[in-house]
Amino acid sequence: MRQEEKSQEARRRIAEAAIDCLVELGYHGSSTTRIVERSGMSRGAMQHHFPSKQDLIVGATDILLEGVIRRSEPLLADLEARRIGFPELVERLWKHFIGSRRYQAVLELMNASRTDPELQSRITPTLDRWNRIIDERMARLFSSVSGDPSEVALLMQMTRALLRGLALRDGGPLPPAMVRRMLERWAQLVEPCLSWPAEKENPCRS
Amino acid sequence: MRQEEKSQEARRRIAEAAIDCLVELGYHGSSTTRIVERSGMSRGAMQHHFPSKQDLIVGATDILLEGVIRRSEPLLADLEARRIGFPELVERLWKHFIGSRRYQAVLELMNASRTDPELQSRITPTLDRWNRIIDERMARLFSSVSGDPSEVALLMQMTRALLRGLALRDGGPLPPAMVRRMLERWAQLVEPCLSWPAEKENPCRS
DNA sequence: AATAAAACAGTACGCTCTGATTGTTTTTAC
DNA sequence: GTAAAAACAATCAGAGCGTACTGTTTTATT
Repeated sequence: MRQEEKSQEARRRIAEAAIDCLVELGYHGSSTTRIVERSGMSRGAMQHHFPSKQDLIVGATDILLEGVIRRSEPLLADLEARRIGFPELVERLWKHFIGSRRYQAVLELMNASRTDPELQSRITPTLDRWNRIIDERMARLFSSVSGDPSEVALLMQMTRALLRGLALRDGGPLPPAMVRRMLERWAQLVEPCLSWPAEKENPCRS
Repeated sequence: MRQEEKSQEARRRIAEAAIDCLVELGYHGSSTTRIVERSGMSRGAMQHHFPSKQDLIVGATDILLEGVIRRSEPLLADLEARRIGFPELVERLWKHFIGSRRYQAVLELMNASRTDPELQSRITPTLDRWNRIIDERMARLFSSVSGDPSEVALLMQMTRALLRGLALRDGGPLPPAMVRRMLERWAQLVEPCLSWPAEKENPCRS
């Protein structure tokens, strides 16, 4: 069906324009007019593919987060294959995902969903899915020196929270060098708590 | 001047209503109409005290953040007087500030300011001031075992980033017990890197 | 080839928001 | 006590938004 793929391409174009608008103009600056102008489509096209603005935002959210999940597959696979260490994992998580330009759109959506139940009900499952995927992979890669399996998940949640907090900077923009220092320091603090299964055994605390 | 304090009281009432709206409705749900309705004042009163919406938001921001700074004074003083440890500091920072209901308004403003230069130029200095105040107090309370004075500031920045990331939850709402676990774990990881000046000397790394 | 359906284009309408304006009350100053 | 200024009240106009609607083109079906 050639029409099917044309249709999907149109949906994608509009959704990408919406994502760009979220990054550059924020949620409350992203009107349907500006989004459709940036996409190069017509109002009618948008109306056809996304009957309401909610549908548009939700559609853009799905494309955005699905893209995140899809693009994280090869990175995670590479991680497992090369037995990469925790510091490098943190660095990549920052570079490719949470520190990336597109994540600003995710932040906008997460923030907007706090006071928009309908949006929240659509965002939460996808977000949780991504978190679960990463947690599962991590649990396979690392294990806690304390023997508690929930320990790895806890540390991963903390890692995500830290990176999120860095992406949503307060005050002046954090210089990249400062960010790098924090990521390194964090990895340094956490690494002794993790061990590669049946490889090395670092004690977590003296 | 009795008029002066009446005026300030009116300003405060409207600004507080704005803060409440930010918490409950988010930035893009906080119209001047809803804010003024919640404040119990009239449009004209608001118009008088805050000529434009920008003025209102900026005014609310100042009151919000000044309140944060003012309320943190006794806590910091208590901290110094009682020589409280790092875990308790983290817990209080969360309980009274970053984990509090009002901080959701700060998050809304920080997020909005990303794509609103004028708002950003007003928010950044106050936010930086708060950060500097805390950093300075911390530098007085703790010192790094490595001897590097910038180390304490780095760890405080990381602490703030982590708490910020927790306040801006992704996915489903974090259960308080999980938050507490993370805060405890974080304090556990960082504490060995800090020392009370001329009291005890824990090595940071084995 | 003919018909139906999907995709796309452009316009118009109703609504809400903001900022401005005009009028009224209260407070301060002389 | 009176005049001026500040504070407050109420209404209005303009702009921008989302969406419904009508018309046109393209694609799929038979």
